[in-house]
Amino acid sequence: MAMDDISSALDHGAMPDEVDSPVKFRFPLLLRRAWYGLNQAFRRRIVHLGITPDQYTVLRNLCEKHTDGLTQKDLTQRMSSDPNTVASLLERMESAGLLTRKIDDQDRRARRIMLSAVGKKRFYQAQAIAQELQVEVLGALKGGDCPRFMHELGILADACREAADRSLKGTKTS
Amino acid sequence: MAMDDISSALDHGAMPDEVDSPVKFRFPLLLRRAWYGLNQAFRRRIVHLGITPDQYTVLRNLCEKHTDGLTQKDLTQRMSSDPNTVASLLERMESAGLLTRKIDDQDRRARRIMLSAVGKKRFYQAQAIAQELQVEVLGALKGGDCPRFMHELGILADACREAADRSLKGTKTS
DNA sequence: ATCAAATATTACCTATACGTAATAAATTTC
DNA sequence: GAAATTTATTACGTATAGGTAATATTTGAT
Repeated sequence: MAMDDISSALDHGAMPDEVDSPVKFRFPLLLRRAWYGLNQAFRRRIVHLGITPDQYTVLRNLCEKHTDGLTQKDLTQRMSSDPNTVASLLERMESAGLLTRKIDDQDRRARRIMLSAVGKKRFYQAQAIAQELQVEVLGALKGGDCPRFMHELGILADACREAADRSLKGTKTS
Repeated sequence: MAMDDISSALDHGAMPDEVDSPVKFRFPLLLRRAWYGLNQAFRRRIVHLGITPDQYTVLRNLCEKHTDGLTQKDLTQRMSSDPNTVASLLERMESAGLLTRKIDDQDRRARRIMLSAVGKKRFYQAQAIAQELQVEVLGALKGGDCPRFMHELGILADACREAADRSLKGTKTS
């Protein structure tokens, strides 16, 4: 099956190495595998808390901003997410009693999200699990490599976001 | 807002550095940002072809195996995906005329997936766009860093998958 | 050969991701 | 200061992620 991966990369003649390298080194494939793997691992480990990985992300953002809460727009940006997704996510979390939503005093279009006591408790429970998982996963990397790797991943993450933004208005790189 | 990121990381006292480092260096956040950004960029660039990023992944896997096609299980593994997801994905793609599904001769439980002419054409159209995008994104990294980075990402991706598999049977790292 | 265990897929369910359009409130413009 | 524009959110639709259970087959043990 390793043979499979290699040979499968050789069947289109004239492409630049960066994009037609063996499967093991293709950025989108590795990213997908890492993201889905990490997500699935975390989902399975916190299912008993009654929350999902995305809900944890909301809780974390709210806990880190223990000031006056956040608006949905704030959350959308912090989560690299979408207003629609965040809206329905928060709706479910409100029903579950993890948070409350009230009209913002300054801007009555916006809704200010506030963590509930239950939400805060669930967050701390899940955070311990999240940290265990991170230690486990990052342990696969040699210690010294980690900071540099994260720095580079950050650069690529920004490049991806920018590519997405560029792709909105008829750009298309042409 | 950069200030925000830094300060927000400092509000829980006694946690190991690897997991409570500034937002800019947290693995799950960066991974999420990169994955969603890349996906969104690609989705926006191929929407005119009538396919989605995941459908492209299917087409690519089928094109790389131009032998006798693949079963749904094969595809599931190659895409780091799930049988349920793959089933409905293929259902839509079959309706769209991108591929055909027929009962496998050797194993009548399995379905063998074959690319159609339209599917192959769409793949090559999308592949050109995918390669442009990759060059664009990977260009953000200094040339020499790329292979090492991909190697490390591969290690982490494997670690994530293994963590997910471990998390299935009551393990939980304890 | 026959029955039990393993396996590929489907059916059904909930949670996202994200596009488009509608709504309502804030901001800008003339 | 009312009208046009921008902006935060909701409503609705399609695609994907993935859990559980049912179905059909194949494999393995007796």
